[in-house]
Amino acid sequence: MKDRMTPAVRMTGHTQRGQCAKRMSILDAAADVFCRQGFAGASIDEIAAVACVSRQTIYNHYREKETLFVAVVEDVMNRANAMLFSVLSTFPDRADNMEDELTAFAVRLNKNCICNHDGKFLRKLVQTEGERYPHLFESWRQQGPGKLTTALSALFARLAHKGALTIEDFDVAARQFVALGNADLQMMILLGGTPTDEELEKAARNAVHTFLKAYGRLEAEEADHPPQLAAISG
Amino acid sequence: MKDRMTPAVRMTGHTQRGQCAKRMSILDAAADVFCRQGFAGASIDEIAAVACVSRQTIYNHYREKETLFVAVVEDVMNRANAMLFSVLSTFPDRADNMEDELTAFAVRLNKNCICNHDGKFLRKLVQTEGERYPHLFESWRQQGPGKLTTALSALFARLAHKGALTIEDFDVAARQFVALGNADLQMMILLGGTPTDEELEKAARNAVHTFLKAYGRLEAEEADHPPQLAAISG
DNA sequence: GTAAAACTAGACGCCATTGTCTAAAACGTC
DNA sequence: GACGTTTTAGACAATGGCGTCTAGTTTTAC
Repeated sequence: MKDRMTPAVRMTGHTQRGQCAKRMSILDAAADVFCRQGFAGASIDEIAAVACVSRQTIYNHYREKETLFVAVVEDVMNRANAMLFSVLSTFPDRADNMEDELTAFAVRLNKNCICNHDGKFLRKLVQTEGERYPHLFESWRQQGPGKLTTALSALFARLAHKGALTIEDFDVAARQFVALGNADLQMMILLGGTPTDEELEKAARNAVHTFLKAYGRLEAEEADHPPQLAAISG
Repeated sequence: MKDRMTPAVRMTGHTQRGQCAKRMSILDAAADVFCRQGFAGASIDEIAAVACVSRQTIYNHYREKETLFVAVVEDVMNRANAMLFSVLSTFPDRADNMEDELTAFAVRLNKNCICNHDGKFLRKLVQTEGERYPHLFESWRQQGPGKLTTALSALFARLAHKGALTIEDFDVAARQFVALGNADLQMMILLGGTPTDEELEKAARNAVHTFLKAYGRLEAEEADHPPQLAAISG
């Protein structure tokens, strides 16, 4: 009696018809309203209005407000995890032109996983309703930020083994990479704003520049010098 | 339901008497409930119960729910700003033992300004109600994180002029210092947890270690070399 | 001690919201 | 065209919170 149907899968660009479209419309509208008003402040009527759907339709699909909320969170979580996985697969694996490639990766990560719609939604909801639904966001914590750190850590280890980086603790470096990438955007992230492409680019460049000063093998112009930074870390 | 029936006591530990005590008790209780439930989810009755005060007393002091909310936010903001100012005044100004002193400062900053009660409250409320009360949190944005970055930037500039650091952009370095300091605590901060002293110490040490690898003058063992990092920045 | 001020407890009207119910309408399929 | 399903609009009771009011009690001030 729970849900005999598989959760709705969104096919972008192709407008689906029928009840499936209704379900997605409701989910999107509910995500919008829940994000703006929080769980307590969101009203079913407003969600129905935004979704261009009768209130009763919402109650037909999702038994009550809480069921709808859980469905919305899981839907957004799935999208966000898929996007994170996709972005992680573009991590540079070559040692040449490290600075530019890492910068481009940081831009992708910030733009598509952290500053995008779903990222803002999840961060906001985790803070506001995280205590009330611990089980709900636990999987996000593990599959979202947890996976990000673990995966980045492994990727940095690979780069270090290739000799492109000099890293003592890969987990710490992974967290610091993410933190540095957000350093210039923290305020905007907190206020829910969306950075421009220029701001994303600049933030990533600042972050990678500092990251490589701390962890990078000096390349190109310092090729004649022995790597000084290795002396510190070693 | 909730077992928070003891009247709230201010930081001093000295229970004041009279209406002033009531006002503070109400402010503390309201901060607690607003933080947990958000503005919409918080009920005056619960605040009254937590404050051990009649509901009517709240309406006597603060005309309506919104007035109370604004008073609470301003109260917490004032405390947080005073604390931030106090911590900033302990920034190290000597170049010797830079790593330990910066680490201790980072611990103080994280412990007393970012991970403490007021810091969590403000971050949460800014995210949830920031859009609804832009004017209210604008001053926080300027006097809180804004002041932090500006002040840290100036302090780093002073250290750089003394030759203790090699920094190109002081504002960027200030933001990165804060970001690195939070790198290991991000998850806990997001979930509203409170780090232990050991975690604070370790996070600060990791942060400063990396910060000095990127910006620090190489000391002691590299004293004979001219500063190599300046070659990159220049 | 007394008077004013503050506090309490409870009841009250008002309004918004939730979730149910019903009858009508739209939709798709055969 | 007939039929079953889905959607719609509106009415409906029930709940709960906000803000007011009142009557009675406590605290403070003089």
